[in-house]
This record gives sequence, C-alpha cells and structure tokens, in this order.
Amino acid sequence: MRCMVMLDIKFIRENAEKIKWASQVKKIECDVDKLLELDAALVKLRQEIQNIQTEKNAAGKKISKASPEEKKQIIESMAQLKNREKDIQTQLDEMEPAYQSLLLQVPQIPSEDVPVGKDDTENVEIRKVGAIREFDFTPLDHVELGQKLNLLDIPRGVKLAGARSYFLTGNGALLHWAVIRFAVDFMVKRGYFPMYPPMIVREQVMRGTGYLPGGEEQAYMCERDNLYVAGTAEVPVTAYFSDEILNQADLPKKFVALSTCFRREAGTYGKDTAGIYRIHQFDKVEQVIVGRNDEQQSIELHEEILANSEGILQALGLPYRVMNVCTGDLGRGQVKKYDIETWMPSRNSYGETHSASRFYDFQARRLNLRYRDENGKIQFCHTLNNTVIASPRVLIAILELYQNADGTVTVPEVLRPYMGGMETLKRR
RNA sequence: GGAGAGGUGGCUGAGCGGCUGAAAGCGACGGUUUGCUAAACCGUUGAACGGUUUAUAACCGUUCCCCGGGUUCGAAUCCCGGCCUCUCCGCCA
Repeated sequence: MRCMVMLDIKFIRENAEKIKWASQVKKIECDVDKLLELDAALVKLRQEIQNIQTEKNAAGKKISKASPEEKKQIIESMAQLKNREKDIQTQLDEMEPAYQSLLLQVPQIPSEDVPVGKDDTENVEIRKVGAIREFDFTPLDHVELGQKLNLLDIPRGVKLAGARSYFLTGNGALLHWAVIRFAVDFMVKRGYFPMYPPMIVREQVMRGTGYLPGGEEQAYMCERDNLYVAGTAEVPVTAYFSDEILNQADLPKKFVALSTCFRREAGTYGKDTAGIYRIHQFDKVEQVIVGRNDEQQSIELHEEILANSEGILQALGLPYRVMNVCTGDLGRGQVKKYDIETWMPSRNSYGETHSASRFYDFQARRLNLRYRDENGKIQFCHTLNNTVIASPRVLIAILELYQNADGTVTVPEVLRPYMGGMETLKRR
C-alpha cells in the first residue's frame, strides 16, 4: 500500500477548478494552486536529474572498456555529475514532503447530483417509506422498555467500562443476535459473500481506507503494537485485496461482513447521551463492493446496496427515509453518500442507521487495489459500502415502535425464527 | 519472550558487483492443429514517470528486484537501519 495518492496528479492538473470547487463545498482545506506550483517545480527538477542520470549511465558503460587513463578522466567527470545530482536531489527532498501532504488533502469531487450544503441540516430527503406509528397510549423509550423487560443494563455497563457502555441482557441479547443473523442471511441470499474480518489492523489499512489521516481521534489504538481498532468492517474488508491485481472477470466482488465496531466518540460529550444511540461498541453487518473502474457501474451498485438496506428495513417493518447527503457532510473521499434514517419515537425524529458511500477509485488508489481490464491494462478498482444493520442502534427503533400498551414488545415477524419462535418480549 | 530463516515480475522460483528488467516453470493473451472440448506445438507477455507524437499506437530516456541510507566509476547482487513474513523453543488459550 505504497500508493498514497488521493487523486491522480494528472487529473488534478487538468481539473484544478473542479477540485477547488470540491474543496470549497466539502469544506475541506486544500491549496490546489500551491500544489500545482510544487508539482511544476518537481517535474522540472526530475527532468534535470534524469538528464544527469543518462550521462552517468553512458559513462558507466564506457568505463569497462576504457584504457586506464581514460578511466581516470571518466571518473573525474563523473564526480562532477554526482555533485550536481546530489544538489538537485537535495532540492527534491526538501520539496517532496510538502507536495505529498498537499496531495493527501485533495478531496474527491462530489457527484453532480449531490446537493450543495453546509452540514447535515442541509441533507436532502429523497423519499420516506413506511407510516409513522401513532400511539394510543404513552409510549416508553427504549431505555425504559429495556429496564422493564430486562433487555438492557446501562448502569452496570457504565460501572465497568465508563460512559456509553452497556449490557444487552436476556431477550435483549437474543434480539440483538436475531437482528444480526437475519441481516446476514438476507444478504447471503442476495449473493453476497460472508466474511468475518480482523478488526485490529495496521496503520496503512486505516490510511488506505481514508480514515487516516483525519480520524485519529475517532479510532482506538493499541500503542504497544502500533495497531488500530477499526470502527467498521468496511476497513478490513475493503483492504482485503490491497496490493493485489484482480481479474476483471471476477468483478464486482460483493461482501457481507459481520464485526464488532469500536468508536471513541471523542468530542461528542453531551451529544446523544441517552440510551444506546451513540456508544463505544456495537455490532454491524456491513456490505462492501469492489468493482470495476466504471462510473456507471459504480452508480448502479450504489443503488443496489441502498436497495439492500431498504429491503432489510422494510422486512423489519421500520419506517425510514433516504437522505442525499450534502457536500458539507461528505467525507474527503466520498463521491456521493446516501444516509438512511430510521424513525425513533423517543427522538421524535429519524435517526441515522445506515450510510451508503461511493468512492470511485479513491480508496483503491490508497490501498493499491487494482485489476487487469480486457485490454490487459491495470486499473484501480472502485469501492462502495453500506450498512446492512447496526445493532443495538436499530433496536431503539424496533423496541420503541413494536411496544404494546401493556409494556411488552412484539417481536417483528422476520426475527421470530431467530428467537426460537418467540412472539413477544416479556419480563423474565 | 528466546533463537534462526527470508522478502525478486499476475503466481512459483533462479540469480559470480558490469553482458539481468531479470533464467525456468505456471498462468494469461495471439496463432497453428482439431468434428467439439482437451492436449500438443509456435509466438507474445512487468510497472511508473518524462520526452517525441494527432495518439491511452510506435519510438527514445529515467526509475523500480520490500522501504530508507551507505560502499563502489558501477548494486537485485556487498554493508547498516526500518517494515513485513515464516520456522523452532518457551508461554498461553
């Protein structure tokens, strides 16, 4: 994973204005002019050094056949060349780091159909699906339900592990596993290849997927081992084929991965403190696609992974809406992102439960993830990913929406096979 | 944790300091043969960057045999550091 280029420098040269625009609407700092200036200077120096090397090589070839006196001469002139070379090399070495770090800041250009906006308040709703339930009694929130039905124990989680920690207990744990198994099976039926990935990964995997630099504060890290704890299976699964060259015929590769996810949630003190909405550890079923370098195909696959997740929510009978995430809320590498927000009565609003991202070759470049196309040319892949289900966050919606006046919770039908046929969650 | 081995092209695997961008095999691609398939035979087959050019074609140049330094007129080949992988022993599950 040596290739740390965000976007191809040639592309940047030719699309400087678009990138400036992207940096502006994404609110990501990036000095394109400075980058191009450095780039031009570097190209010039590299040409000079190349000429010197040509001379050196020629001299080196002569030397083995030269007479002793000639050898002396050649070696002397070589010494001069080497001095000049060293000079230029020093200049190059001085400029390179600045160039590299500027290059790393270059954002991916958003798709044309992404709304321009400053932050998540300007995301645009694409559609709403499912009717919001009207209660004819006063509904409880998931924390109260969890307590009453012994599904959830936050205080003891906090006792052992600090804020944003919890236990799922009894039927709560069973419901959690049921949701996950349902989601995995759903995706496997749709032809996705199941994976259970390592979640403690090397730094270059985090860099390759775009979480570093920038996400240092969000990720747990094992300092002794210099390894990072990934916040999502997207990280190891997208990096699965890094540094490899795949066959075009094998693409797209579609994966469904289940993992526990760890997030520090630094800088969110006071945000979403109630319940199990924002927590340090959760399980997530994730879908990841590695495809051809073909924008049209990526667009279609993006719709496909979105449809998969909508299928899950519909099967669970949860009302949701699909958001077209605006430029200001897009990550550096994302071309376009759909968020799915599921209705959560206690929040009296939709809460984000899914996030479907399209990167084109942004991650693949950093991961050195390539394939050979029909002409034998090596191309960078395209990558995409989306949540299938993240639990326990989704349990908020399930518990609150499926609660009954008597304080019990009905088990959604599709989950019952995974709960030994249980139809209702009662206190036990 | 202790001791050792090693990192070469899509893969496996050779490689006296100049003739090695790299043997050989496999794979892939093109062709011959063939009722079809298979087999056999012949040929082609690394990447990035820069220049010439209408050209992602051809040609020329430079760099690249894990990364970074060093020795040398010259390094895949010698030396040092780093990263990574593997084996044995110990420990643990």
